[in-house]
Amino acid sequence: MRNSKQKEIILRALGEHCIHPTADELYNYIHQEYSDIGVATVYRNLNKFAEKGIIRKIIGLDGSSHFDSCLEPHYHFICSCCGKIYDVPINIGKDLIAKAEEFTDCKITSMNMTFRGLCRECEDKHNGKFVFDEAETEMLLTASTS
Amino acid sequence: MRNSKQKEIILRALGEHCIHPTADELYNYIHQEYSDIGVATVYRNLNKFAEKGIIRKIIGLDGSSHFDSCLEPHYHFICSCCGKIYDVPINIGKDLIAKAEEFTDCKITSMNMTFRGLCRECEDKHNGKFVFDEAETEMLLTASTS
DNA sequence: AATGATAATGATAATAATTATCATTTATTG
DNA sequence: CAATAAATGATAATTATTATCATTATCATT
Repeated sequence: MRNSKQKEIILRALGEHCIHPTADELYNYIHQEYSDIGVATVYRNLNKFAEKGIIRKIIGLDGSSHFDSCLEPHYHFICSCCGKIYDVPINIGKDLIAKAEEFTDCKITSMNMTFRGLCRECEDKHNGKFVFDEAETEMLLTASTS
Repeated sequence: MRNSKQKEIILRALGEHCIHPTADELYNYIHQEYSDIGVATVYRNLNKFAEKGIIRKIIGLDGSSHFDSCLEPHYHFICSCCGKIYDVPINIGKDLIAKAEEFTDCKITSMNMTFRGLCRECEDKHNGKFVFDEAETEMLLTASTS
């Protein structure tokens, strides 16, 4: 991978955000200051960085791709109301992966966990009156036992 | 929600599959027998069913939407080689969610876990020589401690 | 069983995010 | 500094999904 001004700009711009922007959002942000950067360059490099493990890619619940410059082990929380993605800096036990390998007879190399609910801000704003009218597509907590 | 012949066909067709098809895949399958069903109807109803909690929607690592007629608590394993989605019928402890709520100060209502790696079939076929050239976008196991 | 209200359907247009193409520019290496 | 090949940017292409809307089917009520 060759160096370029654009790559530096993209990486720096991503580092300035903690909201886990999409490629498009980051492009628009960068484009304000560097109007001559191309959309393809931003998409291309973000994906390349993710492949190389320099950054992380998060697939949102609606299928959109978000990017995260933080490589530290952590998971994500997505607010069902405002859609913002927050970090959840916890680790899970290896025994869970062992159990999953046992059940599936598959070799597991990576895993991903996403929580969903209402963020503090939205809960305050809506005073608990927010109705989950979106698809409840994930495992409901009520169904999970330990 | 009103009843219809199409809804029955779609639900039945989904039940016949354990590969977690996309809306498009299911449409093509159904279309073979019922050539007069529309694409929009399949997309519409699958999403509606997921909203109602009659089926589940899984967002693949590439952002594609897959559907699952099984409502039992379980997670998924996606093969990095062939892309097939397998069920992982395990449960996690509530303490993990409690911990996540504590860290984020958010109210968690649901969670989702996806494992990734090589399925038995692909491992045998490629004899362990498969190279992960795809984006390693999730948390690498090596980074996770218990 | 006929009626009427309205939800569901299907054909197709529209959308939106992302990727491919390719001529031009830029970085790296000897 | 020149040669080589990768990177860029403009734009076309792609692809999955959704919106539109005229038509049809469903279902509660008569």
